[in-house]
Amino acid sequence: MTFRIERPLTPVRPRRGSPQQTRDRLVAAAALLFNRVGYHGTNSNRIARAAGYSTGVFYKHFKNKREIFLAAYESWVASEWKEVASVLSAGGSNRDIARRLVSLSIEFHTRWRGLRASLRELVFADPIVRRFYRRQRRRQLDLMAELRKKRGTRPHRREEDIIHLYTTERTYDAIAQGELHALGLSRKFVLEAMVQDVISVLT
Amino acid sequence: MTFRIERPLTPVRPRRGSPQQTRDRLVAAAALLFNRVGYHGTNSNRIARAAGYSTGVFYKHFKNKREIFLAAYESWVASEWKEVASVLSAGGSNRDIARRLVSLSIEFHTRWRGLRASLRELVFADPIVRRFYRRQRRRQLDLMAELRKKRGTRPHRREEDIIHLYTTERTYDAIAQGELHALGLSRKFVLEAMVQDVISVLT
Amino acid sequence: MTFRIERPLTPVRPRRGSPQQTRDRLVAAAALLFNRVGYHGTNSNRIARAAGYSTGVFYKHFKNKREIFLAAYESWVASEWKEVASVLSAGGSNRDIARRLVSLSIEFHTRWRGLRASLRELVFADPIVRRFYRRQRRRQLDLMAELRKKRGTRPHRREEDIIHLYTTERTYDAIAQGELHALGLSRKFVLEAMVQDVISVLT
Amino acid sequence: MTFRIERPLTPVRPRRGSPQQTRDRLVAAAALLFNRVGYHGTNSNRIARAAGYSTGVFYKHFKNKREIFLAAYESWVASEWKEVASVLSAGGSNRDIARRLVSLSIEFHTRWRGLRASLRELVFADPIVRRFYRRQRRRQLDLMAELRKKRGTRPHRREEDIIHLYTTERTYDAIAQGELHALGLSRKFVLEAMVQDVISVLT
DNA sequence: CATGAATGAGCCTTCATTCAT
DNA sequence: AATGAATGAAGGCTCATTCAT
Repeated sequence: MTFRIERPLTPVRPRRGSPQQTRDRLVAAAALLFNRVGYHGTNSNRIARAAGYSTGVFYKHFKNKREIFLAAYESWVASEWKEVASVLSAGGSNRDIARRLVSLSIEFHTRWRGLRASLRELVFADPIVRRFYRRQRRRQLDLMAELRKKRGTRPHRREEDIIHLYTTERTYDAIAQGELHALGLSRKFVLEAMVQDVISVLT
Repeated sequence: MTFRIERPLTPVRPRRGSPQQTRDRLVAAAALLFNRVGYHGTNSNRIARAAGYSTGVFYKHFKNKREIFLAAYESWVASEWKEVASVLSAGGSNRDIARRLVSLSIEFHTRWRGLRASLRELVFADPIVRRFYRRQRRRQLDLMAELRKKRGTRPHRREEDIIHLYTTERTYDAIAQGELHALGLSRKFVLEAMVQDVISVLT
Repeated sequence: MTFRIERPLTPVRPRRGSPQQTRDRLVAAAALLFNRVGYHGTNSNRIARAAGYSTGVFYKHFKNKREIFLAAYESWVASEWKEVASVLSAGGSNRDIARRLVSLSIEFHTRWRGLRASLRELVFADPIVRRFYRRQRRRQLDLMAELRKKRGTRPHRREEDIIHLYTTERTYDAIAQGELHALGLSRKFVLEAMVQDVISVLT
Repeated sequence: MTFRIERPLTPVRPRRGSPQQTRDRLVAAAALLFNRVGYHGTNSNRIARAAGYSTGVFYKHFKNKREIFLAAYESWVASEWKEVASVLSAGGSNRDIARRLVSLSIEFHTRWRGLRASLRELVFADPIVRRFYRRQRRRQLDLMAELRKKRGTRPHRREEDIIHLYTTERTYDAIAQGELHALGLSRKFVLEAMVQDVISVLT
């Protein structure tokens, strides 16, 4: 029998859980797949299968593929911000904090490289993703201002912040994708530059 | 006005042309379409149709969609570099040159926003696009060093250059996509920052 | 009556069945179509449609057209061998058995004429079909030797057997395709020759 | 430039000849290609290209692909019959003649294996090929009777002759396709059997 | 007579999505 | 709540054939 089957990525897969559990598992599987092969590299059947469920379950929880992408996207943003906040509240010299933030970011950008790689195209092509994305951005800028306020840092212009975000994000992406390595560039040097950039935001 | 029919973008067109002409028309049509709806938003049939040809012609000139993407990509890079060189050779104060370069770049990033939006995902998902992309990058860095040499500027580290590229490109993309506007940020401020960034590379 | 529309060959059919059932229906429809118009005369969409399904179902069960061809081929070989064995075990004089085998074979070659007509080209052009085909042949020769052993007949050379197979098969094909008739030849005479040929193998 | 080109099989290709010459070259190229990859393995563009001509020439000389197939088929049959006649007229013992005929046939069946592999399916699927094929058959049977008459051999039934043809042809095909070898069977033994078969026709 | 660019029907295959069980 | 068989639109690609030059 030639029945092409998608085997679950997680060897054992518990069935019949709460809707929330199911949804979470689906999102986790989607994130994994998106990060491995990009948004256009998988499909809803595979995601459900990878989560340990059957095809149909997918559409019980998500209207379509975009929606699960947004859910995965959101879960990533949320977890990243949480960790950033925790680093900031942990204290230490600005330089120490900056260092920790940089390595944290690189970790995240590496873990989410596939999803991030697809993000820009989706933001471009899909108005709903675009709206979602911009909301995140706005909240991110708000958060930065707020955190700085908490820390007693002088206020910055939002324009400065967004340029900082663009610079660092794009660079982290490049590192996550192995671009620096492929170009024979010093990761250390670039990281130090990022640390400086972060410090400039913190102060 | 939402009646998206695939009709030739170029109204008139001779039924027979040289292969080069046909190829050029196809690439032009592909670029237009990619920039309007992204890489995954079109297909080879539509590209051929938009160029004023029938389905089959596409595959006489390109092995697949990726190939025409790379061709469009290359034509964009080539034209951008040419114009950059022309601005640089035109002379003027560093500030003037920087200003001109920034506005030139924004123009290009706007014209090629769709293709650029798709680029990153393709670089991630497709090894051949990745290789192509990295070759462009390497050449770009080489070019920057070379141009600086010609201008008698002190040499920079390639790492500095790549960070500069990441920063500016990401920012130009954001502007091209209307992100700044959507976030209520001052385009003027950001542009001035970019000008400064360019100046720092020129000197 | 020359209104060749692709409508299910099996008039009624439940919308949902077991995979095995679906697969069987697909193979049956494929066999029918191959036998009517040859391998190159149909396609996977038509096969699915003829089986009472939609396009997509085909590729859930078969990797491609070749695979369903092999499945149909196999089902034919299996059923033919089974019937041959049943005739042999039924007993009777050698002549009676030979007669029954000949008419059985002609029946099969007639039922499977289209598939057989395509077989040779596929064996030539497609290495996978070739391998499959040769495996069948080897098993067929083994089976013949084995059956003869069971019947207590003196052993023959495999070369004799294969020549016998070539002779009879080609002749049955000719009869199945109406060649004898078209050439104005006596079917009776040829059949008698085949009976003699079979007897010579049985003894 | 990605212009997929079929290079001529014959390195040098003389253009502009008499229509007959052109036609002959096309048929020769078609025969070569059919014998290499089967009827469905090439197309008219490739045939023209392989003959050293451009696409369009094909349809100046043949109504369609089938027609060139028939032309190639005919040229094969004609050349084979001619050589058979020459062997027969050369004289020698029946055994010698039979031996020469067998080796001649194997040579032909090997040279024309691809075309022969496609023949049966085309005969099945295409009424025009079928008619053509049957005409050849009829002429072949006539020829056999005639040759025998010339040699003063007793007349045979046409049914005997056709069975002989089926037997030997199928066996030669098998040898040409490497089937005997793949099944580990003795070529020598089989050839001797074929020689006997031919002798029985000659006497 | 020859060229080769162009055509477009049609096959192969995938996948987002539905729905009977 | 879960299953998974089934759907069918649509994209990728080929090739027999035409026709302007």
